[in-house]
Formats: sequence, structure tokens, C-alpha cells
Amino acid sequence: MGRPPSSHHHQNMLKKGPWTPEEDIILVSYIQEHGPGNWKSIPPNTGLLRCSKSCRLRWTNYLRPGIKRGNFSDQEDRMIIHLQALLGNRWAAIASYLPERTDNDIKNYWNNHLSKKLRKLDAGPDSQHHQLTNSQSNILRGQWERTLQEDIQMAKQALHAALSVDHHSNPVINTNSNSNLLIHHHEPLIPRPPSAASYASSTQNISRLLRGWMNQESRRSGHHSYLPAAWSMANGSSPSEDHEGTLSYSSYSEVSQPEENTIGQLTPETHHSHCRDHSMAGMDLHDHEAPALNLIEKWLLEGGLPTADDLSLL
DNA sequence: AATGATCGCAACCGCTTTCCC
DNA sequence: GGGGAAAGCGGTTGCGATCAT
Repeated sequence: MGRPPSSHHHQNMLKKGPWTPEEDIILVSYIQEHGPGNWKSIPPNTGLLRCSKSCRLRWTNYLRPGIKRGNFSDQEDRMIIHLQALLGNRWAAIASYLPERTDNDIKNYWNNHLSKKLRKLDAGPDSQHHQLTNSQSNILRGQWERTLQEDIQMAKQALHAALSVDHHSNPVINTNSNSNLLIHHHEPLIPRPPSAASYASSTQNISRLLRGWMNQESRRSGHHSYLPAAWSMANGSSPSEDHEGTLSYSSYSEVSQPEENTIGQLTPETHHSHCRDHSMAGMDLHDHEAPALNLIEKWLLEGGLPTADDLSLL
């Protein structure tokens, strides 16, 4: 074999492009052992020819436990549409309302499905009475964003005040029940050590993934899977508990997660657990502590679009 | 059946923000 | 407080899958 293309650097050539199952296994097992974080240490310690950033991305967007992909529900659709109208293309903020979805997924879903769907709806001759024209929703967005910013400031001040008064108890907002708004869903992130349970579900995740790969591989080329007896041994389940023949990326999501939460039942736990790299996060005062968001939550839960009356409340 | 067009999504790029010494 | 490293984030790309002709 000749020398690799453009190898004038003395440093190792870092691999790019799609991850292989082998690489995933290496990454996951390393993280199982050491926890997420320390991304810089991963390539040298595992031999992965990937940059630390690629490792982090692969973990946070794909291998991390608790990720659901594909099969967006109608309710999720509505939430994304509403939140996008409210927040613009701030995918991370939007994702913070959707447990088990990554911002990358939501962004892709928006670009590929929802924006088109909306455009079609908008262009429709008899759009619903509650549909807004483009210019209306631009105005709306402006108003909401301004209000939101004010609310964020208020929330931060309130939180700061609460913290400075009450030192001895857990400074989490929802102990005060006079505001049963969004707050209890969107407490500041509390760093948690990675739990064994979360790693177990990571194993499920990758197992699903590998199953899909195997099926794809055998369907495509007929040659036997290079996948690992070792893997099924490691995760304790046979990789062949599977179903229909048409398998692709989206097929992973057909293995539904047990006890899935609906939007209305979000617990702080599930809310927090999906945030990017929550283990590194401290107090996370994103947009979601804004008290006035309870209005928005109402809209989200009821599934309608905000009316002019709603607007006037802002 | 062949092939060109379009779609869907994982991964990358590069800029911004946060962290840490 | 400043400077470098890491993380966060949103836009964009690359490519396999699927659809249309």
C-alpha cells in the first residue's frame, strides 16, 4: 500500500466520516469505565484515530443513553413548531424541552420535515383561523423574544434572591409551590455523577444500533457480520431479538423505550438527563426558567397555536 | 433495469462562549 | 484579567437510501 493521501503532517492522520461499530464499542466501553468528559484523553488511551471533538459529538448525539430517534409524535411536532416560532433556530434551547431528543436531531427534523410541512400549510388556500401569516409570526417572534428576555432576567434575579436568602435548604425553586409553572420542569441543572443505570441504557442504545448495522450489512452484501460475539456477551442480550426485514437507521427507534414520558409528565430527571453534556453543566440558566413561559406551556400542551388574545397577554 | 433527482441524517466546520490556570 | 483549551452551538456538507422518470 502506498502512503496515505496528503500525509505531509507528522501527526497521526485522524479519521473522519461515519463511525464504525468497532469504534463505537471502543468509545462506549471507555466511557463506561471512565465516564463522559475528558475527551482529550480518549484518543490516546483507546487508540481511536478520532479527534476528541469527534468523540464528544459521537457520544452526545448518538451513543449517549436516553436518546430516541425518528418517529416524532404529533405532540413533539407541535412543540417543535411552537418553540421554533418562539425561540428561532436555537436548537439547543428547543431540545431542552424535548426529552430524549438531541438538538441535532431536532434541527434535522425541522429542516427536512417541519419547515416544509409548515410552508405547505401556510401556502394552503384556507389556512386555519389560528394560523399566522409570515409577517404576523415575525412580529410575534419579536414580541416573544423581548418578553422572554425580560422574563429570563426576572427569573435570574428571583433565583439569585432566593439563593442568597435561603442557604440551608436545597436551593431548588420548585419547593415553593406558588409557581407551578414551568419551573418545576426546568430547574437549573444539577451535576450528577454518571450512574451505572445510565450506562446500562447506553448499552441498550448501542446494541440496538449494532443490530441495525448488522442487518444492513448482511442485507447489502451477504457476507457475515463482523460483529462481535463479544458484544452480545458484554451486553448480555442476543443481538437477534429483532423484527421486520426492512432495517435502516430509523429502525432503531422502532424498539420503543419502556415507560416513555409524555410531555405532560416530564420529570426534572428526564428533562435534565437529555441535555447536552449535562454532567459538565452547572447552573444552567437557559431560556427555560422564564416564568411567563407557563403560558407557552399551556399552548404547547393544548396543541393549538397562540391566538391574538394570547398575544395580548404578553 | 438504468439513471438522475431528491431526501434524510450523521458528522463536520467554524464561530462563540465558558472554563481554568 | 487575560490567554489558551475545551465545550457549546448552529449552519453546512457528504453520502447512502429512496423516489421519479
